[in-house]
Amino acid sequence: MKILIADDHALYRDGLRLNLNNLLPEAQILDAASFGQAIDVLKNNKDIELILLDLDMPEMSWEDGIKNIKELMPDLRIGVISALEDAHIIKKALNLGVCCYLPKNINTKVLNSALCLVLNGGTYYPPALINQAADNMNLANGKKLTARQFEVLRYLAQGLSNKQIAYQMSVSEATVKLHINALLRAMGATNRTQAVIKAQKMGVI
Amino acid sequence: MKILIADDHALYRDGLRLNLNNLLPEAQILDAASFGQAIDVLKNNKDIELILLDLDMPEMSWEDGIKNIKELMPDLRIGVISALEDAHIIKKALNLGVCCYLPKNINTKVLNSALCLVLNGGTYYPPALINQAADNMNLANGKKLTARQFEVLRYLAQGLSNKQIAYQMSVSEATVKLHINALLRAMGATNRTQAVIKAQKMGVI
DNA sequence: AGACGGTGATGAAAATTTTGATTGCGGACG
DNA sequence: CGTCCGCAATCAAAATTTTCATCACCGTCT
Repeated sequence: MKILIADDHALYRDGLRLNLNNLLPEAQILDAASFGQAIDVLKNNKDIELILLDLDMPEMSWEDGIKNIKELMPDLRIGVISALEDAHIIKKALNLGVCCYLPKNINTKVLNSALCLVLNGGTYYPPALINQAADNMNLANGKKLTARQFEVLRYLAQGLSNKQIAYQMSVSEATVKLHINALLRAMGATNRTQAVIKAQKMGVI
Repeated sequence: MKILIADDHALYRDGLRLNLNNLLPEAQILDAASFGQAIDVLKNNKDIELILLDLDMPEMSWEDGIKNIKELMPDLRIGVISALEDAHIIKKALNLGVCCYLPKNINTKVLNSALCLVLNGGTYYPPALINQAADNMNLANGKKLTARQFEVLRYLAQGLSNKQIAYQMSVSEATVKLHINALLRAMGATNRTQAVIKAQKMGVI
């Protein structure tokens, strides 16, 4: 497995590389110090499966960076590891399709669990972010979605099936169904498509 | 049944009223000459079931007019009868939730068929508009949606079930299923929610 | 003018898969 | 103790897929 680390701080890259070598001894770790460099590396290594990306790097905005990477390799999984923790930025990154957002000050244990999840095709977002987004939904009768329900809603908004959502969240399909049932009722929707449309109209996804 | 005609041309209102009286002898027809007047009439007649609305009227923009009416009576069915035939305007009106768009120069026979449809809870849009919108979708491999498939897609985008779409389009559920199967395949989607999301990303709904 | 083929729309049926609703249970946490 | 999350099971409904059929329309060919 090939992984690319993109961060402009050499020492941080070294630390993350060491960490990854422990988690995946057989993985090949490449690195880049800027968006431009990352794109060059990707051009020359089409078999890279995951990029771990800082947002605060030179040569272009992080949004353009992500868009250019997506354009170059639409199926590449992009994980963000960033000191930027502004909720607006995180939300924007999620909407651009990154599969995880890891704050740089995350503790190593949580980091490793999140990395394992992501390395196995899953996703990770900081719980505080999910909680806040769920809280931002104005539902009738004072109803609220829990963080997990909101996560499921975000997957529904990508058109995933219950099976696919279960896989992404590493839970059983039965659990996903319970979350879906609950969020449909809270949102006053009768099916998943309606729930997604309502959430879009509320501006939460 | 109560119907409100909103048009600033008195003679047009008279003509439409006569026409409606023929179609529905027992209906009660009210009228208004502006958006403001229409809103006043609606406030005083909560049992109005359908409003037939010109877009080019005084006192506010047609968009604000529709939004204000929707706010006042969310379940009221709004039909547009307008000389404005710009595709952009028609699309905007549809997206604001009007249930039909009738050009003023429509021939009386087609008008009456369309009115019958709408009076029975259905919807009507000029075929040329639907064809154009369908053609605007950039699908892979030169694929295109037919006008009917696109109509079904628009209903999917409102979160309707197959049964509900069949009812709206006055066709059988079997027919709807066929259209859905065809549009899913043309769009490369595996389920209706994905199809809606893809269409949204293409900017066609 | 008529035949023919292709396309789109309609309708039906059947099978399979997915979804949604409901109920019950156990553990963790505040 | 209540809520949330996880899991399972059952059932009904809906969705998806596939196949078959008919009809109308249009363009092409004879």
